Amino acid sequence: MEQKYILENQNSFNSTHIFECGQCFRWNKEEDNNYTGIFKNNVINVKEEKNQIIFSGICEGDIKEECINYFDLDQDYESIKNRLSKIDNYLANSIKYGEGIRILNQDLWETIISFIISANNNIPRIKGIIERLAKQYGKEIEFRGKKYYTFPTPEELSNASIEDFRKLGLGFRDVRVYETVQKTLNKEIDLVKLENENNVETLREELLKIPGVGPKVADCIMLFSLKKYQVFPVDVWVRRVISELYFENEEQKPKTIQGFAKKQYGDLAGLAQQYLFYWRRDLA
DNA sequence: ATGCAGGCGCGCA
DNA sequence: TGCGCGCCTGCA
Repeated sequence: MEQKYILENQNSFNSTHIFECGQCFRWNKEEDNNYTGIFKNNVINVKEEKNQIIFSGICEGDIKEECINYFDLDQDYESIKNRLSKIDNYLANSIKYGEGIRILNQDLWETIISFIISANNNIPRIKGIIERLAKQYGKEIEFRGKKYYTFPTPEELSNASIEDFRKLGLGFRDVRVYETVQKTLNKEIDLVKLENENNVETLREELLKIPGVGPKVADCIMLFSLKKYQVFPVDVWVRRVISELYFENEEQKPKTIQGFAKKQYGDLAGLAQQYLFYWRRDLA
């Protein structure tokens, strides 16, 4: 049964900015610019009218609570943007460009597996792989006549072999995902412990023990699922944009970039990263 | 068509 | 510890 939640007068919310800024893989654009996506056991459509954001869909719990949590609606992005805009004009301009970005509060397990898959990969292919994984191993939910599939839990993936993953197109990431599933099932990887670890350095160390998780993927997991707004994932685009703007187009090493980001943007570096990434990648 | 795409893991100094 | 290189695959 469909539920609905309407959010009024929220200026910092733009579906395109939120869903196309590289943080998520399971939202797809419908005809008139609204988006349908799936998180946890919820299938939600997001539609923007003047002064209104309309969330509707199939929800396990209360749609309002689910959306407030997932879309980080208790966070005051206006004041965050004001703070960041004072830092420098490059950042201020990119914030204007992606003014409706919000960092989603995504499921930890899904984020770990999705970003392992993202390694040396492109977004259309990442999305395809995740859809096939969900269709094969997730639970089906029907919404407005279409079928959607939840992201499979470790238990639902427990019988999948390396070869099964390879057939779904994971490529060399098959072993990494397989081992991560197994280590999660036998508690070598403890998702609850990871969720409760608030020290970023300790957390990063723990995440780096997961097969297929290197520095970039660890940072993405911390930013996109664990609300660690100070981490600054450095991918090719971020490396490019920071080098261009602040280092006279001289390519810098990721470590230099991260040091610079910490100094320049401080405890909201991760949010700055999203605005800069979205702005720069859209130019290309 | 051949390099590239949101890296990681390995081997070698 | 710091590099360089190979890797599945699909898409431009």
